[in-house]
Amino acid sequence: MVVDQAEVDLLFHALADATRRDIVRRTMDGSFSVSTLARDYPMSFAAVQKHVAVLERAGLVTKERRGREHLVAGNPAALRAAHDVLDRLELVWRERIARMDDLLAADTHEGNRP
Amino acid sequence: MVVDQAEVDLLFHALADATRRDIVRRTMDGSFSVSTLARDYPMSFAAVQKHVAVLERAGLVTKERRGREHLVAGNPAALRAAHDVLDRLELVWRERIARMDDLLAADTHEGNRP
DNA sequence: CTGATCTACAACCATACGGTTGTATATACG
DNA sequence: CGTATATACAACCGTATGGTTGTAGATCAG
Repeated sequence: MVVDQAEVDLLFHALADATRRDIVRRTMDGSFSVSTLARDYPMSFAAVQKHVAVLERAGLVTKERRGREHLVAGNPAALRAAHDVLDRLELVWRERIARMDDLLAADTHEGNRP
Repeated sequence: MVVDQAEVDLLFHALADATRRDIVRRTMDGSFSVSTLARDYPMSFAAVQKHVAVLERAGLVTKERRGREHLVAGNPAALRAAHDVLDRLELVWRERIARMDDLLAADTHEGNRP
């Protein structure tokens, strides 16, 4: 499951803004119209609209039209994808620690054998 | 353990670039001088220097001077912090699913009691 | 139909970003 | 010493970002 670097760029870029993270948090708990979301932020409707567009481009939310309003819903899979990228970065570190542990264990072993 | 939103912004912004993510990955496995890192990317030394500065500002790497070269080392704690932010976003979703499960279970329960 | 609401989109603006080149400083080597 | 290496930093440039306002198209209520 190799992820395209450009998509990861979009993912993390989308998460690098407090307003957008808040929108993600809220939409993970259900669907909200863009104007409902916009009401809670100290900026224009158009600005929130742009934030939603950034989140949509990153795959973090999806929009579904219902009547005249567009419901924004969070996409847990995208969050999981970001998670996985971080896991792979951490993995390198974990493996390094494991190797160090192995070396220490080997040393101890040799130390026990005179 | 409340994290400052501005710091989280820096964290995710730093991770929103493939070159920077690669530097993080490499430095999680040990220390590298800036020029050693720079050799592997198709850009100037100064550009890589800037990337390292962004990572440092986000706390993802630390620099330690050794002689004339500055060794860049990854900081697993920052990676963990990013992880935790994602966990909290996911948590909302998990709780929602749990609530839905509870409702379903309650329905089933009532259905079993005539 | 009229009016109010929700959304989309364009134009604009200030600032930040990612890259470049050039210059300066500290350290190692011979 | 002089020279090469490693880094830092400033200035510059094109483009993207995050915000604004304004205009226009759908849709619902009366």
